[in-house]
Amino acid sequence: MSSSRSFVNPNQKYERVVVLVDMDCFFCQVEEKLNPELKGKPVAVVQYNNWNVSGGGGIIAVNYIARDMGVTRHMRGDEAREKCPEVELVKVPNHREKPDTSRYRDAGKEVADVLQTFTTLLERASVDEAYLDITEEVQKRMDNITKGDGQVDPNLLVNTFAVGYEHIGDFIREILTSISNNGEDEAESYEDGLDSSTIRKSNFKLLVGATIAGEMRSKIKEVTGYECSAGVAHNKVLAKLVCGMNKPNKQTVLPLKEIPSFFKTLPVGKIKGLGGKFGEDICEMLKIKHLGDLGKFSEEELQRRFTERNGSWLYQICRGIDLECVTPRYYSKSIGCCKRFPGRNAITGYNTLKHWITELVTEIVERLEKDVEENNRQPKQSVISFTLEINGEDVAQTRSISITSIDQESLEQVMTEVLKKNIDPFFKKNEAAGLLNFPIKFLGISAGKFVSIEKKTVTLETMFAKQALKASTTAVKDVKVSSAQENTLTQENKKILKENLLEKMFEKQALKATLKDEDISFAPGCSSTQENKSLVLEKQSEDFKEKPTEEVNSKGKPSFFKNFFIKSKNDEKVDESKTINSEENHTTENDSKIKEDDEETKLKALEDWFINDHEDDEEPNLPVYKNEAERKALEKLYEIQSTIDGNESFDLEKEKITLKRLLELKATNENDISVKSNKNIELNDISVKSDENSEINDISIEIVENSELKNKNDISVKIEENSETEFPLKIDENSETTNNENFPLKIKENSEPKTNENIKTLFEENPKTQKSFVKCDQCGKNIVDNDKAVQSHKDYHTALNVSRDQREEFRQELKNKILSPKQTPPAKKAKLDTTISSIKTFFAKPLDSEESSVDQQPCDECGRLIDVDKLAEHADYHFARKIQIEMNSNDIKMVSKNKKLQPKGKGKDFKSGPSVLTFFSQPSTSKSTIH
DNA sequence: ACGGATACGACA
DNA sequence: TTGTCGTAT
Ligand SMILES: Nc1ccn([C@H]2C[C@H](O)[C@@H](COP(=O)(O)OP(=O)(O)OP(=O)(O)O)O2)c(=O)n1
Ligand SMILES: [Mg+2]
Ligand SMILES: [Mg+2]
Repeated sequence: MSSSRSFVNPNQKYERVVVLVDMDCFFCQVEEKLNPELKGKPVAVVQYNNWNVSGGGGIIAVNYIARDMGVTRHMRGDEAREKCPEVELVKVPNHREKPDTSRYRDAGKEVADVLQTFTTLLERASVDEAYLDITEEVQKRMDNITKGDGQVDPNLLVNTFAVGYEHIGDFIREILTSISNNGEDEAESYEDGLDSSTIRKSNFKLLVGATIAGEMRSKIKEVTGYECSAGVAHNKVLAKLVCGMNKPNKQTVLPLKEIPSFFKTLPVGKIKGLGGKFGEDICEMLKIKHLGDLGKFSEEELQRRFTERNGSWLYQICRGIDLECVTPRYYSKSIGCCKRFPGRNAITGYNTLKHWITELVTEIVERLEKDVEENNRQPKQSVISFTLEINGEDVAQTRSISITSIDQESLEQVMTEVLKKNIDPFFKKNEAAGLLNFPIKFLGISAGKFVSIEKKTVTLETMFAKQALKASTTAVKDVKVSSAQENTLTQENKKILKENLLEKMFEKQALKATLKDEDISFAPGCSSTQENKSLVLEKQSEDFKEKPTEEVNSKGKPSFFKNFFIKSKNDEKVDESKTINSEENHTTENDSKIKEDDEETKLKALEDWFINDHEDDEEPNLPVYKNEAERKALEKLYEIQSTIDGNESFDLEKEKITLKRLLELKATNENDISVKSNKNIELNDISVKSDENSEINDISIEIVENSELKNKNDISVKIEENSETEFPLKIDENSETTNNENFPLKIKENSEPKTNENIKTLFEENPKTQKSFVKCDQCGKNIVDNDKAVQSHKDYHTALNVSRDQREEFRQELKNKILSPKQTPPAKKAKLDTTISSIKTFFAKPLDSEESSVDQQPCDECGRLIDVDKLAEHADYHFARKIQIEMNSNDIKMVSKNKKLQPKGKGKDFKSGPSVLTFFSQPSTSKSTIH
């Protein structure tokens, strides 16, 4: 997942409602909850709380009472005591000689669980904050309000503030006034085409959004006991910005039309992303201080002065526009731990090193084990970080390595070996064994690139998946034949296809539930043939017949998928299926719905297909699928089923969330899907039904070819939604229908605080994913915003960076460096330029637009189908990879790159990091050099 | 040079 | 699909 961020369409710039919820002095609250005696007292949380010894211990959280007395983050324990003698210094629990922050992670998860109750379109941004896109819920409520059965409850707005207004009441009043005026007076046209109608709409959305934020916060308080603040705006950056304006236990909305005046005095550094060096550079270079000042510059100029990407971003941000999506993410992408060994604490002996490796690995294994249990996933990559002191200078390195097992022993070994391999010489020469040549001042290990756990039954799934997919393609063909010459499936046919396909698939899955894991003879990942698998399957069927185990669905608890699809009534057709499904028959009896004859026929055809093993039928011109793709896609469905069916008690709401998380997790595994297909295969709008026949909204699993891609080899599985309604306050200037009476907003008087039940649907989805393009920062080309396409393009640039010439060159450079460690910072730069230009010539080749050319050819290296006109580019990718791997594996010494960061006296974090070893030092602004 | 631990995304 | 850097909590 290269370009992980995605963006909404610009026409959505004021359409979304985004909430940022941030816990108030979070760690303090956690500690106060744990030890209620602390409540009401000034509290600060410290790490390494040795204040009695050396005055040490850094403060990382301060509650609001202590803040009032001047205690701040980054102070030491004793400094805090000076400011506030009564301050309670609570220390982060120490485990294994290092602080352990898991209690805060757990607490953060509690909060996220509450928030996820409102929408799964939630992005956890840190341990104590999350973004939520509540556009749909807002829309829904506004629709209800329009219909007359919804109201805005002012009780939910008691702690709400609106930027630019003294009281939230003023804001509400103004909304009402503007409505009654019906836009006649104000021909106010703002620069961005901000007309009064847009503003009214925006205000309304934000106001409704604020009530939802109020519900969220009170629910959090109710469930967890923690207090938090929230920001409500049209995008993430603004929501975050505004959240911090009123704390604690408050929320703030940012009305659209307040933005310009607000930005006029807003320091640039307040914007997320501009709080560091970049923000300083901006102010320095442009001689500005406030965000609004950026508005004077053209986009082109900003791009020229900074980068294309950043320039555009700044151009938009200073106008209050931020199109970045709230990307659903509940899980963290990596889990890691680390420790510094500053000063004379540096590790100098091998035994000490082993000790700390053990400590760190113990911790990460512990956390990973918990993670695998909770989240059903496993990391496939580990990153080892370490900092050496070389010639008095700190030198940091990281190495990544793929891992297959995550036990203590192997991770310790991995870590040890990585260190040994990358530190040369590792031991001091001519010294007693066990003394390290370079003191180690920092150690870290983290795990990432998670994949969901492979189940033993995966091979069965594979078979089902294949059959199902094949069935789908067959059906596609059949349907098409019967429905004239249409190029695409009719909705009707699609529906038929989906229902039957999935139904049959899940029927067969019932078999799986009867199988013991041990019965499955072929190991996961082993490449047994389809024939083998079929054999195994049949064998199991027999076994099952003889000893019908009662464990299958025996608990009588409702199974989420039991009534998922309407069952067909003609199971009798199928011998094997019948056997297989006999146990499940009871689930069919209470099903009422009957299929139409027409569908019935088609269903039979489908079933027939399933009954017979079509593994070897070759349909010369039929869509050809590629194993992994379908397996993964349908495994997703399977996993949903097995997870849900395995649950003790059935809670629909919980299941929905589980489902969503599964989809999120699975989605992270889908990066490598490659499918070749001639036709559009769409499985849309699979509707999921609960036992109570209540519809779960908006879950759809879509397997669709992206017809816009040249590479017709992308399968995407995404969650999509159906949004329909349009803004109820649509005030047509030409129309007279809008008057105060019709106005949908009613202020409810004297109402009880709303409870969460008032939120009807807790299961909203994100707006339809828009197709979009991303512009390559390096060459400016527009790339389809698709992981594969983008990555492929990036790979091209990677290749550019690593030519043979360059490898030779820096090998030479390397030797020089090794021989004379302290050298030539300025000379480096000159050298670099020539390097780059040599690369350019080396790779001189035309870069066409990515459009056109349908022909593809399998890559010799990886077998992937590549557009012929992209083969060269693709080959470069492999080339680069090889070089990179070679460089990594060989004991090539790195070039030491001088640090160049200055404290800047910014009051922010300003530790000057260690200098870093890099393969090639690059000028910081070299992007434009490569073209 | 006890101002730490942790996580994420951009870039080359 | 690696490693460094910046930024953030
Ligand atoms: N440099 C930092 C910043 C924060 N945190 C931890 C402690 C905080 O409690 C928690 C959340 O960070 P916030 O920035 O949200 O700060 P608080 O929640 O403590 O206070 P606020 O009420 O201002 O959000 O993350 C940390 O360990 N190190
Ligand atoms: Mg906070
Ligand atoms: Mg925070």
